[in-house]
Amino acid sequence: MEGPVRIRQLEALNALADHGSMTKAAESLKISQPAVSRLLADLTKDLGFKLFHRKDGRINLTQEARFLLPDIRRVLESMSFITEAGRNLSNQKAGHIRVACLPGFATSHLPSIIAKFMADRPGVTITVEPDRPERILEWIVGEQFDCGITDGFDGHPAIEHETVPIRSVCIFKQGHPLSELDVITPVDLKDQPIIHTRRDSAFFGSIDEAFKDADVPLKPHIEIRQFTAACELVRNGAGLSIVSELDARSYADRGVEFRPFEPSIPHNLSLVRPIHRHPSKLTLEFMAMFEESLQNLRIHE
Amino acid sequence: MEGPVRIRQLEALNALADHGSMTKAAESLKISQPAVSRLLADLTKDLGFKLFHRKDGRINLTQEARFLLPDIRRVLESMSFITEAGRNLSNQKAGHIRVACLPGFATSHLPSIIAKFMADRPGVTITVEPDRPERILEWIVGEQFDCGITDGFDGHPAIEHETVPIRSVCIFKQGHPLSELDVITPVDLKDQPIIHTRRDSAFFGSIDEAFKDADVPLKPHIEIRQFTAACELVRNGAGLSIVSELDARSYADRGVEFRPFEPSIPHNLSLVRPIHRHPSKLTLEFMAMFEESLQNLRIHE
DNA sequence: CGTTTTATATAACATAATGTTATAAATATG
DNA sequence: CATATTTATAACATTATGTTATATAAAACG
Repeated sequence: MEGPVRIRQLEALNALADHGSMTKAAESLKISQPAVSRLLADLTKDLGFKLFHRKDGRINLTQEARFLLPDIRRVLESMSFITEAGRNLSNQKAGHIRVACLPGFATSHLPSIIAKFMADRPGVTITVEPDRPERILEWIVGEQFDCGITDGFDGHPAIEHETVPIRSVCIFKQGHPLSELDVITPVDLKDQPIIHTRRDSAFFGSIDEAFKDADVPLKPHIEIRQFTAACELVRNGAGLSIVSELDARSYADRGVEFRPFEPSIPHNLSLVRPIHRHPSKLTLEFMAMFEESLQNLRIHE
Repeated sequence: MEGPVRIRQLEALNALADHGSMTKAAESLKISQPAVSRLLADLTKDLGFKLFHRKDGRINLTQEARFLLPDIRRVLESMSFITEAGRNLSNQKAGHIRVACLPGFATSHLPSIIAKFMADRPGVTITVEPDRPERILEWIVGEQFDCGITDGFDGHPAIEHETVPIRSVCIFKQGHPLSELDVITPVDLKDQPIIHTRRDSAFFGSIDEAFKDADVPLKPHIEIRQFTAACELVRNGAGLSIVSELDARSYADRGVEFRPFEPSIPHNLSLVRPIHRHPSKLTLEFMAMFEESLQNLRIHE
């Protein structure tokens, strides 16, 4: 009695729902009426429940069939999207993508990636919009942007994400005694003034825990929002900080030094995009290039 | 060279992507290796571009194939969902649904629908959460609720909606001179104190426009948020109002009367649900029952 | 370097899916 | 009741999808 459901059966049901009779459904599919009749009979057997009732010569879909219809339509739509991909893909060499990102990226890491991306693709244009993490998510959910770069993302049903854990490092002014060490642990930072991110952030929570585990009191000094701001403060001698290696690198030749921090505290960077919208090939290429750029900063398990 | 893409071809490509070689892909599909080989050759012809390259004996998908892969996976997932529907549907007689709605509904229109809905379905439970429209949308986007009832909805990419235009009526205290009329127009309301919704709402905008078109000055009197509040004020003799017939009806035997208002101003009621989540059969049944309850208040084109 | 192993492609053929036409049965319609 | 319309069934052709056997090409090995 049971077999696998086939696409052609679904097309028949969809046409029946659209046109109200088998004869018209057959016309719309450009096949003969008996073909439709049998496809639907088969589908009924395969699914195990009636798909329609007759009343006064009219066909009414059952509740079960109606329940499946939205899914069926999605499948058929995706199939025709895939079928037409051949034509579409070749036409997507030019275009425009919109990227929302944390403010830090707009000035430090992203520009070089964008430059490289556009160099290979004449005719492509990019909009970059820096903003707060919450706003980035709103934009992605609202499909105002093709993709976004944020951190501390903890999942949203309308958002597809690829999260990359980045190593974190301890950053300090050039010539600081800590430069003697290869790896820095909480014990080494006893009584040092720490510049840190907001107390309610997950990242600060992890640092706090690391200090507690090492039984070293954490000496909070300055609270900032962005790692770049922390780097800037370190550069100006305001203290030292634990930041994402990503940000530390861009300050490496500007009067600061950094060393790996142990225990490993991941800075979770997320590449996000609207889950429901078809990403353009260009968007996926951009996201792939961005992710690639993080590979040598990534924490591998 | 071109033909329609078939499901089996997509399954083959998906298996290839998962397992990295044709031989293993064939194993995972439990068919022979030549079958996979030909399926992929056919797919390549149908799509019109290469699906993979070989390098050092390893298979790498092309960018184009990678681009299609998420869609392919969605299709295959939906297909297996549909295939398993037979089993699933019969198990969904009990369950729980969560409904977010405007405060007015929680007290007036909804209770009778819920009572009827649950009467036929022993074992079913419902949570109703009344709140502001913006909050309802947030909840739907976040998939906290199965469906929502709101008004003035103007579309959101993560929300599926069914909008029903409801007739609006002029409501006044029993015995008011207006009860002589069969239909009420702006001219009849000259110099009458009007209780109305917020000035920035679309509904107020339409009323304002109707008065302007009739060249009658609108005399704003009291501004409220909810139609039920307007009805309550009318009942207490505070003035008269133009409200959705839905709300007017529940006050019909409580010391007020109402007549159709012309020109017709639709009160757009929207039934919303998360677009990306699979609605349960129960949710769809509930939504269908709710929509059904609006049929005799609906404006037909 | 030749041999072996491994992965893939091609050929020949069987079976299932999907189309056709012809026709019977059921159902509206005048 | 007669007629037109719609759907189901039967018989059969074509295409899709599987099989086995075998050729080919590349990697691995001694």
